[in-house]
Formats: sequence, structure tokens, C-alpha cells
Amino acid sequence: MTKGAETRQAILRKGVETAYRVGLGGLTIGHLAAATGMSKSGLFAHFRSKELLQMEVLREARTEFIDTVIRPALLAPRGEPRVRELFDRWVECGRARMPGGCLFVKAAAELDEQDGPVRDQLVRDHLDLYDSCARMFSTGIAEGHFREDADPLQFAADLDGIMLAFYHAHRLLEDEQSEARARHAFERLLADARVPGRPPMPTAAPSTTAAGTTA
Amino acid sequence: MTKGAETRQAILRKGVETAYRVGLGGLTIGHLAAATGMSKSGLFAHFRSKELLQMEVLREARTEFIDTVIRPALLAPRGEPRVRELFDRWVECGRARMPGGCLFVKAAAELDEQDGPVRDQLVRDHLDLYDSCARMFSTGIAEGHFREDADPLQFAADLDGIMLAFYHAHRLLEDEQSEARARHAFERLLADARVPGRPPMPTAAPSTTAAGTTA
DNA sequence: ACCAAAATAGCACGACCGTTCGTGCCGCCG
DNA sequence: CGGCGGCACGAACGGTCGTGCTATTTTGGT
Repeated sequence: MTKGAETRQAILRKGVETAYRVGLGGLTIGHLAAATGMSKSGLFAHFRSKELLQMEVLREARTEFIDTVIRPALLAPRGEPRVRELFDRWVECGRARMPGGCLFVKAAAELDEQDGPVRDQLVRDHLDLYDSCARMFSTGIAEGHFREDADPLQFAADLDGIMLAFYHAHRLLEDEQSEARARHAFERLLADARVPGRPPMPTAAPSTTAAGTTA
Repeated sequence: MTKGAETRQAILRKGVETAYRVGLGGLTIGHLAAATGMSKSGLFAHFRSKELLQMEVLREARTEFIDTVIRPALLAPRGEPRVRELFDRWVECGRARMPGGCLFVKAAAELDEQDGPVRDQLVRDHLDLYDSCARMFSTGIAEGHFREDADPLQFAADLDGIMLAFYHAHRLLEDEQSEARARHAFERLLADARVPGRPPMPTAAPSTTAAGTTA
């Protein structure tokens, strides 16, 4: 029981690492087997079909994204600092070409026109992400950091747009200034959401457990 | 000479229409042949390789996008009305699931990690698009509509982000409010760029040839 | 140390991929 | 009228894909 789950996990990690380059559809059982030093059929036995493999890879990517972006942000103080921490983690995830987050962008473009269980799962994941962002922003309203009449879902969509533009400018165009522009857009987004007259809050000092940040 | 170019054009149109659903890599000569009622080899003879086919499909998509989004915008009055026209055309292109524009988003996600001539061409196209947006915005500065210290390239990136978020929310999440949110974000983007105290300019009345607007 | 069970490898299959080749059907020009 | 070049066709090749079936190895509990 233990050994199987172990290699299975190793396969999934390699799968995420591969899929963020070639996409979920570009994932090949043969290549993945070669990358993990297994035989095609040996690997295949772990997932009874390619679709299930894609689903599990997507799940692994989601887990990695939550662990390195969402959860650390939730450890930051409520309100604006938390939203800032979310943004910083997210940008870091894109800059370092960490597979987890990037896979979602690629999968979203890949699956937006062909339906099936994988697409359904991806839609759920995106809705969850929007919900997480909106929730963090709502907390900021409750804390008095953001205006009462601001729309949390609008904020989530705006933030997503900033990240998408950053992602493409950084990865496709290899634009050196892409991160600076993303940060600029984010600051403007926060400034518009802040209650009038309130000064911006500095990004939180490495507040909580900084362990595992670079991992 | 004429007949060949004619079917070739028909192939490309069908190719763009197909590729915006399955991506450039998902384009198959066999399927494209079936879709156009030709034989695989007969179609293949027009493009000496699949890579050239992809390149030509990309070129066709670019042409369609320029014809339905960029050029009509350039017919609108300089400055804010022109930028608004650009946005409206672009949104319309995404809402109607018009193949041309959408293909670029999909191709950008597809090719951002694997290089080659197709990727190079796509990068050039994106740079051209950013340049067009920035140029229209610069004109707005010269006209006195936008602030002198605004960064045209920042505007281009911001606009791109709005469109990308709209695209995904509309196509993947099938969010009914995605267009309203995109318009809201765009209005905020314009409001921040406008010279202080200047009232927003209404979207240009159907100024020039309104023919084909709803098409 | 043994043995059932789990995990992996070997092999083969049908389908589809991009690509090549030989051939036939045309209209155009001499 | 006859040859000729542009177009399209069918068949076929080598390669890779996902996916079953059957051994064989490895593992973990007793």
C-alpha cells in the first residue's frame, strides 16, 4: 500500500512538472513513463485511463498551488496585508515558473472549448480560486481597509486579469518589465478599493512562519 | 493560379475556425481535410509541412483580427473614442466567439514554453498588438484626453489583462456577468488615465461606416 | 522464511499522426 | 489537336498514441 502511493505521487509531481510545459493534452503516458524511469504499462496501471491521469495531475497542481499561494496568504493578517501576501505569492509562483499555478492558465486555454470531466473539474477549481480571492477581499472590507461598496468578485476578476497579463508577458514575450507592470496595476487596483483618505498598508513583515517559503 | 489560391484561402478560414477550438497544435491535417471536403494529401500539397500550415493559419487569424478590431478602431476619432471603439470591438470579438482573436489567447498559452518559428511569429504579433494599443493611447495623451504622465505600455498591459480575464470568465466559466465586469474594469482604467476633472467621453456615435457592426 | 497480494514489465493491438509517392483529371497555350 | 503544368486523389510508410492481456518481480504481514 505504501510503495504504490509513493511512486504514484512521484508520477504526479513529474506529471505536473511536464504538463505546465506541454499542457494537459500534451501529456503523454510514454514520455511520462520515460521521465520517471518506468514502463508505459507499469505507469498506466496506476491510473486506469489517461483522463483519470489528467484529473489527478490537475488535483496535484491544485494542491501545490494552494500550499504555496493560498494557505500562506491566509496566515497573513486579515485585510489588505493578506491580499498583498496573496499577490506576492502568486507573482512569485509565476516568476519562478512553478508548475502548479502555471498549469491552470494553460489548461484553461486548452479546455475552454472541449467539455468533459477534466474541464468540469477545472471550472470548479477556478470558481474556488475566485471565491478565495473574493473572500480575502471581503475580509478587507470588514476590517475597514476597503470601501464598503466595492465588489469582491469584481476584485477577483481584476486580480485574475493582472495575473494573466503578467503570465503571458513574462512567459511568452519574456518582457523584463512585466512584473513591475503587474505590481503597478495591483497598486492601482488597491488604491481604488481603499476607503478614501486611508494610506496604503505596507506589505506585511515576514509575519508568521517563514519556514518553507523558499521551498 | 486563381483556383489554387482560392481553395487555399478556404482551407485557412476553416483552419482558423477549427484551431480556435482545438488550438494550433490540435490542428490535424486529416480533420482539416475532412472539414473542407478534401483529401489529406491534396490539402497537404498546399502547405509543404504542418508547421507552415500553422504559420499560415496564424497569419490568417491575425488578418481577421486586424480587419474586425484594429482597423475599425482606427476609423474612430482620435483619443478616448478610439480607445473605446477598440475595446468594444475586442469585446464583441470575444463574446461572439469569433475565431480570429480567440486563437491568439489559445496559441499564447500553447506555445509559451516550446520555441520555434511559430512561437516567434506569435511573439511578434503580440508585440504588434501591444504597440497598436499603446499608440492609440498615446494619441489620447496628445489630444489632452489622458494624463501626460500615463504610461502607454502600462495601459496596453492593463487592457490585455482585462481582455484575458474576460475571455476566460466568458469561455471557460461561462460567467454571465463577465462582460459587465470587463466593462467596469475598463471604465476604471479610463477614469484613472483621464486628466483630473475631465468628464468621460461617451462612446462614439456610430461614426463611420456602421455596416457590418452587428455581423 | 513463506505466500498472497500488490506493483511493475513485456508485448501486442488498433487508431491516428505527418509525410511521400505515383497517378489522373483538368484548362491553357502552341 | 496535342502536350503541359497546376491540383487533387488514393494508397502506403514509419512512428506514436492510449489501452488491454499476461508474466514476473517486489513487497509486507505472519
